[in-house]
This record gives sequence, structure tokens and C-alpha cells, in this order.
Amino acid sequence: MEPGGQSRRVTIVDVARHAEVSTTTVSKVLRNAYGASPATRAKVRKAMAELGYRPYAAARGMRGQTYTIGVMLPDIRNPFFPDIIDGLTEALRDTDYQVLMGPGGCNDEQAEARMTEAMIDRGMDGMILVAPVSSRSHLEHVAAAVPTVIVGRHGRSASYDSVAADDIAGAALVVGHLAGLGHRRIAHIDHAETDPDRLAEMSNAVRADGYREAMAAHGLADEIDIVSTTYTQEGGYLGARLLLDRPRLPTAIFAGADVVAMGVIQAVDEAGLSIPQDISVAGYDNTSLAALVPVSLTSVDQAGTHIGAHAARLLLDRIADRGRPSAQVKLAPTLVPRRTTAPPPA
Amino acid sequence: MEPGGQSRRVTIVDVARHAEVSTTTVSKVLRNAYGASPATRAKVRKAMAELGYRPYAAARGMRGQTYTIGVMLPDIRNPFFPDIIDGLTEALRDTDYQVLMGPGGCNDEQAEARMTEAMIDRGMDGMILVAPVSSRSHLEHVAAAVPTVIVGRHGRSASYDSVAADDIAGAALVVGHLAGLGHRRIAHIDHAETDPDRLAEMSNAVRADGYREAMAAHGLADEIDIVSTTYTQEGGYLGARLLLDRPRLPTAIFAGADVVAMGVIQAVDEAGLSIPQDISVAGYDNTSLAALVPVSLTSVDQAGTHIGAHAARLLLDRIADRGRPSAQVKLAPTLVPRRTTAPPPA
DNA sequence: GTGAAAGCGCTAACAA
DNA sequence: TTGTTAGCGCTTTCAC
Repeated sequence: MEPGGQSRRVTIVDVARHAEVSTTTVSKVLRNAYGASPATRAKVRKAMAELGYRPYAAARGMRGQTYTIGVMLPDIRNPFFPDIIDGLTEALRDTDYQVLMGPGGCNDEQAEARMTEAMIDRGMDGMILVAPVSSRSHLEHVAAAVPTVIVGRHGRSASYDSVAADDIAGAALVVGHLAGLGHRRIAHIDHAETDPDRLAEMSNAVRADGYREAMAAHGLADEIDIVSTTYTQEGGYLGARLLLDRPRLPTAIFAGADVVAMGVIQAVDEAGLSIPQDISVAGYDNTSLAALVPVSLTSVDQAGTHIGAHAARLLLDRIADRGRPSAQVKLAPTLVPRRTTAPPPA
Repeated sequence: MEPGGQSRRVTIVDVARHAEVSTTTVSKVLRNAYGASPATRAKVRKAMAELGYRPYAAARGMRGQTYTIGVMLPDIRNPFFPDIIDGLTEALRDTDYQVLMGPGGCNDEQAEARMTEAMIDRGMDGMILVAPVSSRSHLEHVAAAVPTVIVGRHGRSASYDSVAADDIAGAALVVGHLAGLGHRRIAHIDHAETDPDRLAEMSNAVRADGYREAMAAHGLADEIDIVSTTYTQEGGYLGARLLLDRPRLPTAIFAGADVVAMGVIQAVDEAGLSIPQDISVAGYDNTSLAALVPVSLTSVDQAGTHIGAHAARLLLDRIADRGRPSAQVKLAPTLVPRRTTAPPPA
């Protein structure tokens, strides 16, 4: 109230005194634990309300839980993440858990480690790591300390659960769509990856695999053309520049992410070509960017809210039973055709 | 290591034993506090490293600080916020403070209150509230509990610091730009606001005021035309639909935010008009959306990273001295003209 | 069903 | 400079 004069917090002791019971009893009511009669419960609840009591999560954490779930986001700019967060918070709405998010630092393994440690040190009851770039051993190290769900990364582990969209299927949807329109020279822009561990687990690598498989399935194995840059707008720009320098231009470019596609569009625009008349462009993630009318990008929808909801459910499950076998959820993506894809020029 | 067998945390006691000193000494070293010889310091640091000790923030918080700063974001989808976060984390990089973000729940006062309470209960050392919609009294209630900086909201208080861009000047930049191109019928889309408190403090309202003032200053007082919807894409769409139904069409629409402008573009597109030939459109915030080549939206840049950096500095300052007088920082915006604005049709 | 008392990991008075 | 000793607000045995 008074500037600087922070009035002392109402504690469990105040509540106990007010309700004329012990602090133990108050604690039991707080946790909905066994061992308090309905009458006592009511009395304590009333006292809590009258005093405006709110439990101090940090103190609870010293013995029990903090009722906090940490979500590490690799890149807060990626418009795909809000969907996941929405699904997450929606699924957690009627629980006592609060979600706090930490900026992981775009593709920076060290920053990611700092963030995960910071969350562990702050007593998170559970953690959700979205598309982490950390090594598998680091992920297992995190999972050993606190229940963990990995989102958007393939590869299974006994120590954590995971939720991801089926990127092989997603890539096949794009290639199928383009091939169906009559395209043969379909190029792909990938995120460069050297680490063998991650090569097998990261979405980008799996999408590239899916692209290869699908091209082969459509009898276009000879047309496979992958440029590796990064999953950023600049990466897309750079990749497209390389593709536009090819002696035989591709008639379609499948970008591994919507942001990448935005860079592609820029490069194509600068080259004086038009989309989709001269060249088709497809993205991935069906972010809000893709839906913008002036953009209207064909993309693959990963059902982000469902991913988030599944992650929340798995996490609560594991917080309740840390010993249970790990689970992997794989969700089917869908294609969202828009105005950037059309039949190739005749 | 073993599944379920979380090996006990290394504590200050272990470090003390290993270094053959008292826990007090370890604590002093940890806090860089006065009262430990260089030799002792080195010994303790070595022990910490050898044991892989990491302080447990929640426990520190029970007596001292948690070294955690909570940032409440009203809408994680708004692409303006990442810039603020970048400025914030950059400014905090070399400190011991960690940033955790909480989703505030788009324009929902209750959700906002839940989030701020949750952060206080989790022992945040300081809080940064970005464009909060809460009542002034709630903001002061938060500030009474923990050092607080309010970002993106006008109006000053003795109990908290604030950082905002000069929205009057920003609106004047847009109107000046459009008037300079020869426009007279410049309409504005605003975020509807009824609460008198917030009417004076929220950015949207101030932008509308700035629009009115600037129109008058350019001798266009008679052309003032404001449509009030919401600061969302749908709001922009709706607002534009209303404006396009006017007997005399506006030749330019100044949307109060980039996302709003995206909705405007959609409505204009559907009406079969082209931008900027038939109608000019300007946004506000210069988000990454505006820069996208297919969008290329004229907008006002608020220097989000600077806003974030200032907020961080003010907060650290106030954590160090809670009694100091409150400060208000106002930053000058700049205009970024792009392809959606041009002279009006002849 | 209820409560006394110990303790979670750390910081802060106060002595030595 | 160093260590002893109380707590911080809550949960958890373990008696009653």
C-alpha cells in the first residue's frame, strides 16, 4: 500500500490462527489431502478467503511441488509456437499448474542448456521443450531431473515422452500436391545439419527425408534437388538465390518452413519472376503468416493446438507417475493449398 | 541417472564440507558478498565447480532473491513483442537474472490478474508488464508487492516506472506522410475502449488522439473518421468493411496496428480494390509482418529492442533501490514508408 | 481427524 | 575474516 512498505504476506500460520486449527490442517486443505473433516475444510477455506490467502509457490516447492510448468521455446519469433502454447494452456486451464515460458535462444545449444538449467533450478514440476537443438544426452539429463516432454523432435527415449507431427507424411503431402499439379522439377530448402544425432531426430531432417522418399515414389528421383541453409527468412532468401542460379530452374520450391518460404518469395520477387505463374512456392507449419491475404501461402498444418494439448496431458500424467513407460505421440498433418501453388508454366 | 532415481541435488552444505568452510562462507561467495578472503573465495569456487553445484533459486528466494524476472505478455501472437524480449534479454545477459514469460491472455483482465498473482507467488524479483489492460489500481497493487515496470502504456504512477513510445508523435508521422502524398480523406481504425481510466492510458487511445490532432493540424479536421473495433486482424477486416461502405470512400486507412492493417488489406482485396492505387494503407509497430515482401506495409517503428532495454535497466535500478522516485521513458518512433502508401487516385 | 515438530536450501543477524 | 544460529512458508512424518 504505502510506497516501499510491502505489507507482510498472509501465510499459512495466519490462516491457521484465524480458523483455529493447526498449520498442518491448513496444508491438508490446501493440497486436498486426506485427513480433514468436511467441517474443518469449510472452516479453513473460509479463513483463506477472508484473509485473501495465496500460497507461496516457492515455499511449497521446497518440500512438495511448485505447480509450475516450464516451456522452452527455441525462437519466440516463430509464429508456429503460439498455437502450441494455446493448446497447452487450454489443457492446463482447470488444473493448479501455471505455464511459464523461457526464450531458448535460436539454435544455440549453450543458451538452451542455460535455460533448461535455470528452469530446473527454479523448481519447475515439469518441462516442455519445443524443438530443442540440444544433444540427446542433455535432453536425458534434463528428463532425469524433472518430468519432461519433447515436442517437435523425432526419436524416442525411455526417459522422456514426445509429441511430434509426422513430417514424412507432411513432406509427402506437399510433393504429392505439386506433382499432381504437373510439377517435376520440385526443389527443397532444408536446414543444414551436420550432427548425426540430430540428423536423425530434427524435424527439418525428417522433412528432407520425406521429400526424397516422396519424389522417388512419384518417379522423380532424378529431380531431387536440396539446398541446405537455415530455417529462417534469410535462409530462404539465400536458398532461393542458389536455386534461381541453376541452369534449369525448378518450377516449384518446397520450403521447409513458412518463414523460409517468405525469404523464397522475396528472392523470386527480386528476380522478376511471379508466383505462381513462373514458379510455385510451398511452406510448412501453416502459421498465421501463410494465411495473410497478400501472402496466401500453400502450407502444411501441424495442428499446433493438438500438439500442445497432448504434451500437457503426457506431462501431467508423468508428474503423477514418474515411473511409467515413455510414450510417443505422432500427429497427422494436413495440406492447406493456397494461392502460391499452381500448375507449372507450359 | 537411473529412471526415477533422481540423485540428490548438490547443496550449499556439500560445497561447504568439500571446501572445509561454513555454509555462510559459501553463501557469501555465491552472492559476491563482503566478508571472504580471496583465498577462501577461490577454494569455494573450486569446490562448487568440482561438485557441479548450482544454487536452488526457489530456496534463495525464501530469504533473498530468486534472480528471476517475470514478463507478462498480453498476446503472444503479436509479432511486436519478440523485439521487446530481445532488448530485455540482451540487457540482462551479463547479470544473474533470468527472464520468464507468462501468457497474459489477450485483453482479458481476469487472466492478466491471475498471471500477475502467479508471478508474485513464484517470487519474481521484478516484473515487466507489457501493454497491460488491467486497471490502474491493480497495477499499483502489483507494484506494491514487487518492483514493476509498465511497458507500452501511458500515464504515470509514483509506484512504478514506465516505458512507452510516443504514440501522439507516431500517429502524426502517419498522417503527415499521407497528407504529404496528397490524401485528405484519411480514416483511422481504433481499438474500442470504454473504461475512462484506460481511455487515457492505452496506446490505442493515444494513437487515436494523435490522429485527431494531426488531422486538425493539417486542416483536415472535417475529414476525421474513426472506426472503433479491436486491435486484431478480424478487427481490421471489420473496420475496413465499415469504411468501404461509406458513401465517400476514404483514400487512405491508418490502422492502429500492423495486425489490424492485415485485416484491412484482406477487406480491400475482397472489395476488388487495389493497394495503393485505389486506397493507401498504413499500419503501426513495424512488425516482421510489415517487412514481408508480399505485404510491404508502411508502418511506424517503435524501436522495440530499445523499449525492452530501457525496461530492463529501470527494473534493475529499482530492484537495487525500491525507494527511488519513479521514472517515465518516452521513445520517439520513426516512419517506415513501404509499398502500401502512394498518392491518392486522381 | 488433528497437531507438534522437524526440515527443504538458502540468507542474514550476530558472535567469535 | 569466519562460523553459529535462527528463520523464510510450506510439507511431512509420526504421535495422539
